[in-house]
Amino acid sequence: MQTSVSLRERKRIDTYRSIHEAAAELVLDRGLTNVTVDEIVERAGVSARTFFNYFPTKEDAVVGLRTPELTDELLASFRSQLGDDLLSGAVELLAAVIGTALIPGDDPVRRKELTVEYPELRKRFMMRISDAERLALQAIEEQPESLPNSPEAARVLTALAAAVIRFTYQSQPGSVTSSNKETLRQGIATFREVLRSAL
Amino acid sequence: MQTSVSLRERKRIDTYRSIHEAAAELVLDRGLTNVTVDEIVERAGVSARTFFNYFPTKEDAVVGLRTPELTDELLASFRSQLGDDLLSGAVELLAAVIGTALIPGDDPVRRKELTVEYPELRKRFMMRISDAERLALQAIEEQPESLPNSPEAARVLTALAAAVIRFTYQSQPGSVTSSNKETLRQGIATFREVLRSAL
DNA sequence: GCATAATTGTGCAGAACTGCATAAAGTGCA
DNA sequence: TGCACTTTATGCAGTTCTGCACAATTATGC
Repeated sequence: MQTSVSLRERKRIDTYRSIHEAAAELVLDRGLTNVTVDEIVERAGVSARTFFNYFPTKEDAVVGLRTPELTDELLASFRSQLGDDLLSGAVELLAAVIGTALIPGDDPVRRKELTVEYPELRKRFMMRISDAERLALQAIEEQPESLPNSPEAARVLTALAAAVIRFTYQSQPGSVTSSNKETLRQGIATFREVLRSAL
Repeated sequence: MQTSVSLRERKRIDTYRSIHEAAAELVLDRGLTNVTVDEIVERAGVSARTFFNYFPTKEDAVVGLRTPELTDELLASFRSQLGDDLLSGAVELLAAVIGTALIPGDDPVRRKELTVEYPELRKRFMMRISDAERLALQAIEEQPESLPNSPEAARVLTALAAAVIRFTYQSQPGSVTSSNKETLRQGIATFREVLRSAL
């Protein structure tokens, strides 16, 4: 019997995890600036070069962030609920894409602890939101029939969804994942309300 | 007769300019990755350490960006026009704050050329928008009487203004300065229109 | 299975940046 | 002017990160 993922893929995930675990534990223990990449890679059992093959920065390794991606499932789920509520759909798509950047099996409580303590780590998270925004824009642009009749509609909607995510993340750091729909719904509602009176 | 700025201040501006000039010219000539900081500082006549005292990254030096600030004049101007249109006021404030990050006397045409050609440089510009956003938020939070009646109104409004700026900048790179009010007005209008139908 | 192709891991050289200690230059005041 | 005080410039050591070349590992077709 063959497992659904290849040996390569499993090893890859393992490497992601072991680097991330080593990084997060060391940083929680001794502080972000008191831990070097050399120490992390020694504990994780890989070379420094490999470290940077997996994570572009030390901060990404600590938070456990990799490049987000837009899977076919996410696209399909986005399309199926598009009729209901455009903004909510866009926000949920974006949150889901961001979710793909979190390395599987990490501890959300620890991630929250880390991001609350270190502004640098929050910054990295914000950058991943920008990456995800680019991906979401592509998806949204492919659905012109569902959008308001403006050539810029997709970009405005995406920008707005990203603003909602950033806003929500700042209120509740660590809360932006697709699993946390209630918090997102709350953020959307607050946004909508203020928008109505400010427009 | 004493000039209004101190000798120190003048020298500081000169150093900013000479580093930025050297960086921009070399990069236009040979490309971003083919120019080293060492080459820039040699042309500018300062040490490498001084380079990083003035600009946090090579990219910032090339674009000519320093830390934005919120001056008393900007604050006053923002307050005086707040009654008219909340969103426009916020966008203009933000654009003005971003304007303070541009080093004085640089060439906007060249800046546009550079940011169009190099995504890295656009990214740096975007980061400065985030910095400016933080400053603008402070200013907006100080005017609770002008805002919709919600504790989150200031943050939503700021996030929205930043979204408009990012949107406009992506449409017209290099166009986001306080002097370019027409482009900003256009961006706000587009945003507003889409928002109305998406809410 | 085995040869071959595609990925992934590693070492190394070099560029980007930071903290810290010290020298140089500008400022204010007796 | 001369002298303390503050700000700015520099050197240096050390960390982060990248491109490139090559070795090791995994996948693929026969």
